[in-house]
Formats: sequence, structure tokens, C-alpha cells
Amino acid sequence: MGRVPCCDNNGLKKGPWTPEEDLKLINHIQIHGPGNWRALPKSAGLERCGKSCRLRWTNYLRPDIKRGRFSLEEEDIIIQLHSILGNKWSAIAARLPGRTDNEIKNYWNTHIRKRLLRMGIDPVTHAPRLDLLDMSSILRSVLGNPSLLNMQGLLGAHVLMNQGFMNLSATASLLSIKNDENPNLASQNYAQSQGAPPQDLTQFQRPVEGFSGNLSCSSSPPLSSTPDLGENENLVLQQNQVGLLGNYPALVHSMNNASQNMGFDSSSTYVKRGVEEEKDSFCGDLFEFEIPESFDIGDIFCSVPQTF
DNA sequence: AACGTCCTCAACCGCTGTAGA
DNA sequence: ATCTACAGCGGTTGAGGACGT
Repeated sequence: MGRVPCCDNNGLKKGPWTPEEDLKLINHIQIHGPGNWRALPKSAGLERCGKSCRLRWTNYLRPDIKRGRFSLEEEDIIIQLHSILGNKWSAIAARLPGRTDNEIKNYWNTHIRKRLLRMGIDPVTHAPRLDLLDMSSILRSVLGNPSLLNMQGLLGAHVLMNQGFMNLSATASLLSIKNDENPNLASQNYAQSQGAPPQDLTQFQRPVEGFSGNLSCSSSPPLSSTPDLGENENLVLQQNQVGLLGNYPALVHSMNNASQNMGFDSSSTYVKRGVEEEKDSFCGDLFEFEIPESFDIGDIFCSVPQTF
């Protein structure tokens, strides 16, 4: 049996706080300081539970809270920190002076998350959402242009994309083999999709003792400093999908088509919630691979091969 | 003007971690 | 080792406002 909720006692008020209640709470804390929330309501003359008082203080009444809209800089910091910390709102708030975890959480869910979805970026992984691609049009484009089939150029993509996508590319390779001047290429791509590492990225794949974090791709520049990350924090970096696919016009075109087909064109303002959430949970394991804990994020942006 | 739908965000709920008895 | 109280966290809810028809 779980613990009895602190607000179970009947008679304690719930819901929005009145200015009078706020005043009582502020006055009491100014005199006695915060803390001992259980006993505070009684001594402050409030008919609230201690938990409600604590939340009201920490999320709204604290004098160091910065009100008003988030700046673009704050927004950028939130996105970057979220890509590293995930839904650790308190940890993110600790790096944004004047903002509360509740405020950041709300802002993420109501603004940033939706915007990332509209951009075709998975807000959980911060990776491009390949589930939104129109694979049939990609296949048509690829089959019509065998030069696109050198998937090795896709940033050694087999370590970035999931097995399903790579199998798809392998299938495309095999289907197009009769049109290909170099039949070896197709089998090479197929072999890569089945697990053979691309030369360019083997540096990322060396196992390093003691590392258990994940790394997905990243478009944003690395944080200049991300102090106090836990030893086993998953490091998640965003990959700029345009940068990744920029030299593959057919793929970019297909992605754009797919986005529009899914209601993500730039003019739409929002997507129906159900669809959004369905898509949301669909793409979690894309673009992940292992990196050493001591890996310098900045290195990625220097060492990613630019020879697409 | 009336109504319905959607968005925002303060507040709540339920759970976990921790300290002390 | 176990229990209890408490603080804190992340997810969820719902009232109120904005907006569209």
C-alpha cells in the first residue's frame, strides 16, 4: 500500500492560489525562510498542504524567477541540453537561471516539441525522422540513378540508421544491379548494410572501455560546456538532416515530399495530436550508435567526412 | 453573438530517493 | 534492516483564454 497523499486530509484547499494566499506564503518565507514545508501551512495560516506551498513557491513566487517568454538563446540552450539530458527538466533548469523545471517542461511540450516535429526531427532522439520518408519515391529515385547508391557516402550511414532502412537500401542496390556499371558496388552496399563497417567511420566504432552511452546525430554545434553530466549520461547529438543528405537531391526531394504528405509543410501550424504522438513513438531507435564517454563532441564536427 | 476547438500553463498526482529514527 | 517523513522529480490534468467558424 502506498503512502497516504499529503493532501488527503479534507478541508485543505486545492486549485489556483489567491493573491491573499500568495501574500501569506511570501510573508512567512521572508521571515522564516523556505523549508519544513509540512509544517509551513499551519504556521503561515494557509489551508494548503505543504507540497502545494512548496510548488507555489518554487514555480511561481520565488523572487529570482524570470517571467515572460523564452528568448531564442534560451530556447537554443534548452534544445541542446534536452538532446543531452533528455527529460531531466530539473537538470536543464539548473543551467537556465531564473527558469523553473515546470516552466521549461511546459515550454518544451507546447512550443519546442511541436516545432521539432514540424521540422521532421524526432523530439526524443533529436534525429531526423526517417519514418516520415516516402520510401517508395526514394526507391524510385535511387533506382533511376544508380550513382546515388553509394550509401557509404551517407556519412557511413549504416552505423547511423536502423537495420530496416539499411536493408531497404540494400534491396535497392540489388534491384538496380542490372543497371549498374559496377556490380560490385551493389554487393558492397549490401555487405555494409549487413554489418561491415564503412572505413570512414570506424573511428567512431572502436569499443572503449567503460563507455555505455548512446550517441545519435546532431545538427547543433556542441555545447561549449556541459558540466556535471552523470558518468553514464547518454550523449545524444543532433544530425543536420540537410547536411547529411544535402548532396543527395533526390533524397532531399523525397524527404520534402514525405514531410508534405504527412502534413509537415512549412505553412501548416500544427499537427493533430494523435498523429503527432503516434509518429513520436515510432522512431526512437534511429540514428543511434555507441561512443566512448570521454569522446569529445567537438571532434565529430571536425572529423565527419565531408566527401558525400 | 454564440458556439466549438485548440492552446497554454499553473497546479496536481504519483512515484522515487534520501535521511533519520 | 525496516519504517516513516519529507523533498523533489516528471507526467498529466483542467481551467481559462484565444481563435476560428
